[in-house]
Amino acid sequence: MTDTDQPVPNRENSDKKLTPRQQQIFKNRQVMIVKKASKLFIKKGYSQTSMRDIANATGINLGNLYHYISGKEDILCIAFNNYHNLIMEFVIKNDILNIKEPKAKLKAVLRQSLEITYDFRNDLLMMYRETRVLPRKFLKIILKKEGEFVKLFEDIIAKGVESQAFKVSDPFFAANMLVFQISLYALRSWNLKQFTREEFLDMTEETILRAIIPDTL
Amino acid sequence: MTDTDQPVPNRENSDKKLTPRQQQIFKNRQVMIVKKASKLFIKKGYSQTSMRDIANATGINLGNLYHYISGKEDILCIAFNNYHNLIMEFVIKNDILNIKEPKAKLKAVLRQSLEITYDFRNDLLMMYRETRVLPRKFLKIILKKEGEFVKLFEDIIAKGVESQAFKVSDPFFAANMLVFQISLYALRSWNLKQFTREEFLDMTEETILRAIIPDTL
DNA sequence: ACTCAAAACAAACGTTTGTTTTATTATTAA
DNA sequence: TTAATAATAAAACAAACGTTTGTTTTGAGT
Repeated sequence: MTDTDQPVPNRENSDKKLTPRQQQIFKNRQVMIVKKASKLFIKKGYSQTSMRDIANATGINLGNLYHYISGKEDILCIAFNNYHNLIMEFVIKNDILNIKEPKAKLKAVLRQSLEITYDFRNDLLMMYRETRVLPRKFLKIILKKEGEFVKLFEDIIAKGVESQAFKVSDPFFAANMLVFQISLYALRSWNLKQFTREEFLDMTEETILRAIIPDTL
Repeated sequence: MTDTDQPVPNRENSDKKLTPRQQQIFKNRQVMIVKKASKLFIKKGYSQTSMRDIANATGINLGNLYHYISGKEDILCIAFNNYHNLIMEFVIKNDILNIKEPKAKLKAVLRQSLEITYDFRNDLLMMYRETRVLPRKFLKIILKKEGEFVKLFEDIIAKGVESQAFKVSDPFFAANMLVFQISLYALRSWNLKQFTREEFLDMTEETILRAIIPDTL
């Protein structure tokens, strides 16, 4: 569904003569930086996180940070990319997509998406909040990936409508609403802490399905 | 339902001897500042909007801004307050709340909330994005108001469940999901521009109601 | 005409920002 | 070993930030 991983646009692929070992170290450091920085972005927000904060958190010297990333925006771009690859892979990797029966298929994909989104709620919240900071070129890539995620559900729903297993007035709208509902906890956890993870997932799944599958009482 | 308008905490009520006319001018200026600043916050984000930007947009001298507001955060607080008062008043002012029949009541309140939220989508988006910047003390006030908005729907749903007009597993959860669904367009308009306002409102209303009212096919 | 406080203004304050540079030390490859 | 490379710490950089200052202009009340 997705073509080969597109490189983050900002990065200058400075692949000068590096031994494999060096490349490995370089990559590991970069991953570490992005991971720690993401945590800070989640906790304090992108603008409120300084490069000096990131240097402290990673233990890497401020000036030396710029050997691994080309700038602050770069870190955010990579973080967005990582998360989106993650969620798409998780959902797609299992053969759920080959399930024939519409209801079972929808339920399976939905449940998996719900669980992942719940566990990565902080990352998702950051993405909703900080999208504005992304460079234009990179924003397009992210929105395209998001569109593919919606399309995944749209297709499932459309097929189900054909076979009269589902009933919705517009599969594209239904898919958008569904994807949005999936992110309920990420965006409103402050008002939903009273539920356990399983309680919450069950109720959310039920509510979402009732809008698509008839006779779901 | 809400007590008398709470003053924004940051503001020092410098009600020294001012003629009514002067007070009027002062208030008008303040409203104007908040309005223009909100537009900037919506367009560029709070952190990315400088006091100099606001000075330019309002035509008020940078230093002089501080005669009307006590700081940048103050503007954001007032903006949050204004929006929340607005949406709560709009929803409550009409006597919809006195409708007896659960379905009709839910539909009426829901429709009105949907329309307002659609029209103020930009403000709502800003609130979701910039909540983090709010001072703790003020955040509590806002969350309380939000809670009241959810409670409004929770009560309606709970009553409907009693009379078996509605069927949901948990009225509190249902109300939260409903309020969240209302903000669909605000948070995902970039993927929903193909629909007209009325198309969108109709579909959203239908989808929301199907999760609450049985036999809504 | 005089008074005085509010309003307006430009300039500057002190910080913090992202980023670059420098000089020194440690690590690694040939 | 030796020469290149990477890592460190510290300082420097220009730009931008929110806020305050000192001074001037304005306008209504006496």
